[in-house]
Amino acid sequence: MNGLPTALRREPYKRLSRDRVLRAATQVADRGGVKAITIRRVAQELDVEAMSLYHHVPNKEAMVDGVVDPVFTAIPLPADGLECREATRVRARSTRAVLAKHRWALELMDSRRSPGPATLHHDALLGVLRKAGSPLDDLQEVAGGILEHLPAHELPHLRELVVDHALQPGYDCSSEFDYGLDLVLDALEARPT
Amino acid sequence: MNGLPTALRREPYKRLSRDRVLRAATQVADRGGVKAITIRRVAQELDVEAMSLYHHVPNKEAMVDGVVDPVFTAIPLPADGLECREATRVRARSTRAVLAKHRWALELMDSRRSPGPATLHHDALLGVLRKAGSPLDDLQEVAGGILEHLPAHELPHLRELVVDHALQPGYDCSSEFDYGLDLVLDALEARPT
DNA sequence: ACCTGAACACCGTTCAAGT
DNA sequence: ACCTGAACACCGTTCAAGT
Repeated sequence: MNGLPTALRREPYKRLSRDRVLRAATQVADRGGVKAITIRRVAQELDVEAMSLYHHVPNKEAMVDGVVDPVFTAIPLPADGLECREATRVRARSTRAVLAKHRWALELMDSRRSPGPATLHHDALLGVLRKAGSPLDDLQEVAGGILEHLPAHELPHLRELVVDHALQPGYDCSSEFDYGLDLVLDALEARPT
Repeated sequence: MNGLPTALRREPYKRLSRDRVLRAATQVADRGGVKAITIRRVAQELDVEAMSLYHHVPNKEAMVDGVVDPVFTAIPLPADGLECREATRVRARSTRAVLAKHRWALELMDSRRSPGPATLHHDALLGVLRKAGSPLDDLQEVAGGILEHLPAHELPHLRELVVDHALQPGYDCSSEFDYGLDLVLDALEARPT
């Protein structure tokens, strides 16, 4: 192998797998941020040559996409039976908590164009909450791409939202921007203090 | 020089300057997105060797920071005498319009840690509007760094905000997160439709 | 099938040299 | 002072070769 006695290798030999690759990449990101995720660095973390990763992950972009999804899977869903308003509050708070633990995940979520299912799930909620702030995505394009990769019977509500609104010809998010803006401004003006 | 007859050079010879470098970088970004901004590519845009840029810009990071600021300078301020609520609305809309024209600028604004004065100015407003959505910055640290580089008599309101709130020991943005969240949820619940 | 070494075309940045 | 060529230490990725 590498000439070192087996006892000095960092881990006992274990076959590589997509899962081990993604876990290693996550560790690298937790230590050094998103920019530290590098084919060569992740390979080193696994005591393996850089090229070996390509047998389990098509390229770097896919590796980074694969790393974001488990983070969002870690966000617990609110208990059943909660009233809608309270459920939203619980969800928003636990999302905030998980993102605070993996600070690098938020910026990734914003920039990725091929998010996994868990990312999509939470992204849909966050998208609604944040709409007033960042309505700048090229919605038609992004939405179309997402729909293409969405398995037929997954996330029916997200699918409905995309098909019935975002993909309608002439759909323009300006009106939702104005709606959200007025919502916040009105609420601020009417606040008790 | 490069052996080509002068007539074939793309532009008549002109001395390099920080300004020309930043303008060239902006053009590169408008064409190919943030990731296209590269020391070597910007140099090529200017018909110059990569190393020449280092005489006008300390490094790539500073170059990217320098590129964001002019974009925000392009956001017009609302006319004087507007009522506060209407002024905020106008400002939010024109911010949205300029960012839509330079799509790459928003992601840069989020990730930069050494923004220029114009970026700061608008960032402060956007920060307030978006607080419910992205309260995850390490506020003490970012705020401290910003203050250090802020000239003494610039942006007094931003300074006041930072000193009186963000830098207070034990300051925790959780409470503002909850405040913003409730504001939106209450408003949604009370909406006419 | 899975892992690898060498190679290719790119990066940012330093340094010594040119004018 | 400003521009440059060569070099260094890094990238992602391909390809042919090993097992």
